[in-house]
Amino acid sequence: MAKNDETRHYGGRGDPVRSMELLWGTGPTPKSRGPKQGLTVERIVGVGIEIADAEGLAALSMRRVAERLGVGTMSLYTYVPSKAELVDVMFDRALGSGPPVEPDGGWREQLTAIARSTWDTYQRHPWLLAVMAMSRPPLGPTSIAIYERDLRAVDGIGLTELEMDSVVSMVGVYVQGTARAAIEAARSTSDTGVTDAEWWSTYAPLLEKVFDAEKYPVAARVGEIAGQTYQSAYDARHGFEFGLERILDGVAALIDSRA
Amino acid sequence: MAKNDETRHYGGRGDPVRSMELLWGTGPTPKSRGPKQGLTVERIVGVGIEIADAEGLAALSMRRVAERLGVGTMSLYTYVPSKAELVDVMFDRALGSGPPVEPDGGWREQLTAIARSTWDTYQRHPWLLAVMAMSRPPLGPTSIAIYERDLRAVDGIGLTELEMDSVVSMVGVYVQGTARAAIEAARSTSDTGVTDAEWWSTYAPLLEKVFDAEKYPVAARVGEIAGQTYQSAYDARHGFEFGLERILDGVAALIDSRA
DNA sequence: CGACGCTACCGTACATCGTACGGAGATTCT
DNA sequence: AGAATCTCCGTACGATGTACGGTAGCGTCG
Repeated sequence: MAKNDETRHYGGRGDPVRSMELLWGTGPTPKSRGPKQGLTVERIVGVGIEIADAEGLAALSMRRVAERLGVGTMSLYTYVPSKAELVDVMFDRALGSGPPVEPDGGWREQLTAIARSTWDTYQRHPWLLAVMAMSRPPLGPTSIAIYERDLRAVDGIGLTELEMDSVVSMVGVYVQGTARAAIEAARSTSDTGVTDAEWWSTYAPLLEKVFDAEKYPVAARVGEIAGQTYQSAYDARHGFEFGLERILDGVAALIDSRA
Repeated sequence: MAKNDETRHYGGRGDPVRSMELLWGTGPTPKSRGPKQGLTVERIVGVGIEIADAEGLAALSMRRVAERLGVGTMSLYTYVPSKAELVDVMFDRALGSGPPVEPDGGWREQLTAIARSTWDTYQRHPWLLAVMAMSRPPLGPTSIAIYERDLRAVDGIGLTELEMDSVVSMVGVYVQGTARAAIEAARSTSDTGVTDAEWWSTYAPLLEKVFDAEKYPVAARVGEIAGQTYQSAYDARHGFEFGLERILDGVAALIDSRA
């Protein structure tokens, strides 16, 4: 498989107390007995993020992190209980790596700015999307701050608390989905050395041989135009902006119905 | 890591001609010389789907497939060039495993039925979401048929071809996102043996210790209510139905603006 | 009808992973 | 000084996909 893989990961497996200490930096004061520690969790996390940014979560191995830090592999386990916790902390740190979003304008402007900012964060740290963080997110400082920021954008406009939560989640889910598509596309290109246009021009004639245009007339018509326009099967950035407008129109309809 | 992993996968890497032959079953007639083949690609794909359904894509290994078929591991490579192509074919077959969606009603009823059907398919084959199939999907018979079905739902209602494509993609992306959340939740529970409610009741008091309610008043207010309602951080099924309504409202607004 | 050559099958081997285990050495407290 | 306690880390295990090359079964041709 080699470059054909991407490791996924989900957290909340280890000791909850230890996990929260790692995330919030509230660990116990260092023991006085024994040798001093030569590393910090932050240094390890920083190196982990570097590797994951450059080569993906699949390329992040404890051996590689240790090597880059000039220590033995097993030394890392003095700082971090397992790779799972390391990735959890990396996740929270990377989420907060971008410039803050100014809370200017109405709810629509704010949600748009938030969506674009989140999209940018995913482009900078594509491996964030490989961390399963929807049902049991790492409850670190950044995640909490972002949750507050998002909710404020839709506060005081007539929605119930549950609706506010749902709207924020919906936008987040959609950004994740389109960002994932964009990242897949970039990754496919860099890993295979084949651009989307080249890929399409290889497969299009092969598809034509087996494709029954009488059976699938609409697909034939739309696929023709979409293929010419995007030079691939799907344009993620266009899909992002288009879909965001539709979704916010839908939110506007909800708000209007409440007024 | 053990159960802490999920392998991702993206296709279109191997020989395109061979890939399309596998997907469409248009391979060359079997050679007359030499021993007969004892297996078929379909049997291998079927076993692959069984394993992936039961234990996830990470548990799908060539060794396990071969073992279950009673052959040596390397024998599989007589039928399939690599694991990547096997997963591509599994993907197309599993996509078409559900009951067909009847094209009844208007565009909204049809898109709703399609979204629910797709959601169900993802629940039956959760590993489908771990196959990166957005930018360069396996161009198999099922994918093509589904594309036609989806486009027909929005055909003839005043949208351009590009808009039709975008609307279908948008709904697809959203279903994927919420289905992913639901699957993560189910997986977290079955892998850890801890329900969402138990997880939340473990983490909530730990979070309270570090959470600053003065700094994050809206998160405190909404999180309180959402936590009580969902007994977890996020309810995927509720999110799916809620978001689908908003998105379709947004599509309705687009259609109205064209009329 | 025997031998040739093609083919399916598959045993072995390699590099890679996370991490359990336990030893060695450093540091501080008694 | 000696005991206690900690950091650091070498080794080992059971996984993974698949390249390579050997073997045995089979159709075809001389």
